[in-house]
Amino acid sequence: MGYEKKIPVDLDCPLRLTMSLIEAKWKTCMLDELRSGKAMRPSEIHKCLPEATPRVLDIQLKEMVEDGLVSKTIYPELPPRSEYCITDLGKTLLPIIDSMLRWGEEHFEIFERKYGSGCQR
Amino acid sequence: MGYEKKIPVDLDCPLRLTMSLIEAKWKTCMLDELRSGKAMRPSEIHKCLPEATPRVLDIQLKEMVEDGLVSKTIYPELPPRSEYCITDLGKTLLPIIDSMLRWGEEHFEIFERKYGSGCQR
DNA sequence: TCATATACCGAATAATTTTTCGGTATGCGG
DNA sequence: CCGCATACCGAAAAATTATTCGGTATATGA
Repeated sequence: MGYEKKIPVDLDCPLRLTMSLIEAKWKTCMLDELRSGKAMRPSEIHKCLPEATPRVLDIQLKEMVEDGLVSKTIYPELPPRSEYCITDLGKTLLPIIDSMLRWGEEHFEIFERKYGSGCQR
Repeated sequence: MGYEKKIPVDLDCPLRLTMSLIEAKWKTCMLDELRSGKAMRPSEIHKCLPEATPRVLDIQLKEMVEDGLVSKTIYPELPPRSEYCITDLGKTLLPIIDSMLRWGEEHFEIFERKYGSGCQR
């Protein structure tokens, strides 16, 4: 009897499914950086998101490649070079990301209410 | 020298800010259940989301109350009764949730690609 | 009297996610 | 030859989230 792959039952919900693809800490930010369609090298992406460690970007990019949201091209050069590019499927997430971006801009006061306004920005 | 409240620097990004409010496992689902504006008791909410433990719904509802996304009314009765209701601020998140819901419905095949299709639904 | 239902909370445990650190490999500039 | 930059990966540690379990309290109905 073959091994039956179990799916986490809670993903049997369109909302949870969508969330599961983008809820990692930096995925939406990376998709936003890649939105223009221009290919980007990992080091470039990291420059745009300096708060993130390169390791976590690496891991989350890999997951997004597996999910088909991003494509990866490896150039057999030395020093190594690779590029990531948002896919057509990934682009279908951009409206969601747009609305989250706009919401965050319009409701920044929540941020201040939660953490005080004498903040180190 | 007073104690300076530190904000997580990465929330200095509208996208991360929005995500931080909704990325907990069941928040979007609960907001979706509450979308009509009808007040709901915790036990009712749990009936709609049976995969979740009551404890985690309780914790995440409390956070959403703190963030102003949901309001809570306690009726001083016995056995205890309380009701949660989406706020105007919470309703401003519904377009985002709508688009995530639609995306999940339209891309269910990802779910099958990831976990196989002989699934126990 | 006793189990049931209600909402909620604390604490321990488990699971998941992120960080940190060290290592692979090699071409280039000093 | 040395150090730097590049991309990446494994493994341990830390941090965050979720689960499990037990307990509060009291009205209701069997």
